[in-house]
Amino acid sequence: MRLSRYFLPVLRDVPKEAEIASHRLMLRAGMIRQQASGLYSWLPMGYKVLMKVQKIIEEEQNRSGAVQLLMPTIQSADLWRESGRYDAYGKEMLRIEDRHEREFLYGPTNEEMITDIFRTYVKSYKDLPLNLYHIQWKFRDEVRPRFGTMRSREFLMKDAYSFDLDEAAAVKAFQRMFVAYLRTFRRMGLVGIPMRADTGPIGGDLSYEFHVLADTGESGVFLDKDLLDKPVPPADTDFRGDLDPIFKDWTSLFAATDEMTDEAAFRAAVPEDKQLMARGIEVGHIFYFGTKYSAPMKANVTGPDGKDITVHMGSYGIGPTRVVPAIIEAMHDENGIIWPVSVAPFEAVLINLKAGDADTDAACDKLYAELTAAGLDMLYDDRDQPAGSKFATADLVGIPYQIILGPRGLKSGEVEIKHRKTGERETLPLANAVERLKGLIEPQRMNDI
RNA sequence: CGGAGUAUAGCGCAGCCUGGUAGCGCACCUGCUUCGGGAGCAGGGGGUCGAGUGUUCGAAUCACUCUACUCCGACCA
Repeated sequence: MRLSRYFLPVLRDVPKEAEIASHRLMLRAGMIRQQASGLYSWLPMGYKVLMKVQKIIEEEQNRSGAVQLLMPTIQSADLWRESGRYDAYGKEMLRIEDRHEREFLYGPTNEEMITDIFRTYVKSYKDLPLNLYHIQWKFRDEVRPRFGTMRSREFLMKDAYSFDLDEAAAVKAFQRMFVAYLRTFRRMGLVGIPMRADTGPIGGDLSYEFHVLADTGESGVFLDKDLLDKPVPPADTDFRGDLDPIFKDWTSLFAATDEMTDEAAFRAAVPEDKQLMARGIEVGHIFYFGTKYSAPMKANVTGPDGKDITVHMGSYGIGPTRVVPAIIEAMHDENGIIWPVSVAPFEAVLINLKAGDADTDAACDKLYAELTAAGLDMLYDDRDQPAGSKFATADLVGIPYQIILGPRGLKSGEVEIKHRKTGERETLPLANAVERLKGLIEPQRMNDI
């Protein structure tokens, strides 16, 4: 993508409403624009990151055996009356009336709707286990939206719903999502730490939140440091096999939010040199809640003995529109964002130091074509701007690698590659640039870790 | 929902107290010179001063009402 033809409205000044780093940087890097309290447009650069995050989530959901579909944002109130939540949900739910004065709502979650779909089509125990998920916009009329898209009213959520014959099978479904989540966050360059959690208003028995450590996190968390370095289950993990050892391995180490434990309990349970008290951003939440919705909504299947069985359900959420700022909170410096390659809006930016100079333009155009042909997701800064301005923009928006070419390098046949994360620079022959950059980037895509 | 605050050009701000031609920096446009860390000079464009009502010869400025947004506290992917 040629930057001169792209839409990247970076800001030099910091908008005053932004309090935390990720919000400031998302505004400055031209990723989002606030349209009203808790409502955001995703500008091209931001949207591109969001789509990469979404793609990783989809790949890992699919890998674990979940099946993607798409449900509408607007739901009928009648469905929510069946579960009793229409009245229970309160003001957080945005209620809407259509022209015929029928009652609707903008979905804050989809348990009722997915249960309705399930009960309509699935009639036999032979069709289980089943896990259906979608990625769709949700609306929760938060009392106080804040921190940009970290806590917005309209937000994107991946929500998966599992259906099983009994609790033992449902726990297996829960563990599949548990493993999928470990891999999902890792692939985004994050350490997503599972923590025992309160089941809250959704109710149920078994619940883990996944947290990313960041100073600006909204939750206080207590954990065993060993969790930070734990390798996640590999891509060839057998999701149809027994995941209990993995689950036990991860959950045997202490990790809980301050809602579930206190410092004294933590101190007593964890050796002193392993204790870590920090703050965390909740980026995912998984629940097992049994027959809470299936019973009132009559989601039954026929068992082997011909009798009805009420299915056991779980729900599993990740908020991509929260994950994006969480990644920024975890990875930035005073110059801007530092994207991991796997979710970076572009993998590298080619900086033409003297746009308008015929020789430099020709060399850069050629290099850009070669880099693109090599399968790299490239941004090409071909604007007629001072070098310093281009470097500052590249640093701010956080592209992992800058490949820098100007008249000086052209004369000596050399280009420079700057690593955004470390600040390290290397000079190499122009002819080697494509292979070198490919070699740096490809292993970091983490498609099959 | 309680408490505090803000609203003037795309962004950041001054002007308001003490009413009298709406300003600064960045960004934008034109020209020339620059060109390896947010360039320089010269010229230029852009505003219902959040909205309404009132006071006044005259309101960004004073008064009242409303709205939007932000921050601090209890809930949530």
